[in-house]
Amino acid sequence: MLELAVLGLLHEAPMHGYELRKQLHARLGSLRAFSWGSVYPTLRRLQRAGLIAERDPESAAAGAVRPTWGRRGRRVYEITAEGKDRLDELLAEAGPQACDDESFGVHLAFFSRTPAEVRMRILEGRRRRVEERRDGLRTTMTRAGEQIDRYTRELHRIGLDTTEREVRWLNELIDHERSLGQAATPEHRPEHPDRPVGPSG
Amino acid sequence: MLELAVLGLLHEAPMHGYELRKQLHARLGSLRAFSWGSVYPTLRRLQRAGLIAERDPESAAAGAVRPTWGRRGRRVYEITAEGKDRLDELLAEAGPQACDDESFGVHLAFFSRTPAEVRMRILEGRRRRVEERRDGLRTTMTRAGEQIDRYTRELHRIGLDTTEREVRWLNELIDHERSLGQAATPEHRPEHPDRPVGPSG
DNA sequence: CGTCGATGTATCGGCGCGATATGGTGGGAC
DNA sequence: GTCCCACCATATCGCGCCGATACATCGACG
Repeated sequence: MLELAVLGLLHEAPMHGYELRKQLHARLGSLRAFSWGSVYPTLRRLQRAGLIAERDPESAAAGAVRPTWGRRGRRVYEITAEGKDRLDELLAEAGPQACDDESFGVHLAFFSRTPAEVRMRILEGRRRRVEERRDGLRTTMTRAGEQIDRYTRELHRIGLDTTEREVRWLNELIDHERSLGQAATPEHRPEHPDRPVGPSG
Repeated sequence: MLELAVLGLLHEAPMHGYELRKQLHARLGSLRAFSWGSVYPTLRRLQRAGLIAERDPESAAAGAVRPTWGRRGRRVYEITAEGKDRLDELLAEAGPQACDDESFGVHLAFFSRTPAEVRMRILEGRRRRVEERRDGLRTTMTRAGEQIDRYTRELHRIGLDTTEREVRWLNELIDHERSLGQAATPEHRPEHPDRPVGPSG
């Protein structure tokens, strides 16, 4: 997950670890807060894998905005050609595993770089996931009914409300995506204006 | 975290792992879905720590609802005296670490067994946490404004909406708790009908 | 009679968290 | 003038938990 986030961010501009985490927080709106214990090992891992490279500090100091800036180590990383390939791969393969809470936010944050059909797949997968959670919540609330304690019921209530809202929000996003797709390829437009999800759910 | 959940559930009734996870899902409304890879090692850990004990399968078979039920292993666990002490300890100590998304749901699910003042602490800590996230979201949205791409903005929008709702919900819960506390000690009631949060936010 | 799905227990690799250590830098207190 | 604190910046370690996976048993269905 962090692999995607780091690669996606470094694809836009070279950065050092600290700055990278700040950018990450700005992007993800603290929906997903990666810690130092995650980002630095990931940086090492990606560097070892050849997906990112450490920019030479001397050349960086020569061409940097601030000429004399010793600071300390300040390792600046940039994405490599293999890294870009890997990023494209990660963005394109994004299957049903991109639907859980953690992954979805990260994927959405890099949606502008994601192929349109993959966007649809992620969005619909996410909707399916949230709908399942919502239905489970509804079943529990009606079936268990009054015998559960107040706090659990409140927990379910807010959860149900949140999931219902997210489904509506996802529907809006999907409709928007679909209209974009229709505009681009008007010859093969689907018949269903509503969601064409299978009857298995 | 699972330690609290398992102990709390086994305090109500002895169970085997499979049933335990099902109960857990029913309680947490799939807000927090623990996997097999979590619950079984936790069971082992708690058993080794002496907080839970494996009920003798023969006596269980003798007194069980279904007499001849070989199945396979079907290890039924029950909480021990030390386990109950540990549960009380976990419920009582619950400090600021009980405010992140994962922990909060679990704690709330066992609120009826939690001391009133700890309930307040958890609720207010959680509110503070969510308010911080909300404020961060607001700042990002107004400051970064129009230069971020559409999807990230949507992500922030839904995040802001959700956090605002959760704060309102928490305020309701806190007011309810406070009214309970007032009923118990009516002499020291606060002046503010709204939330008496400091001006730091 | 085969096999498919649900029940049930268990392990493994690995990601990411939280705590923690270390030290350079600039600004405010006194 | 110097002392301390907050911020910048990098790094490590243990461990909780996840996802995949394997395996065993039982009932049902064809």
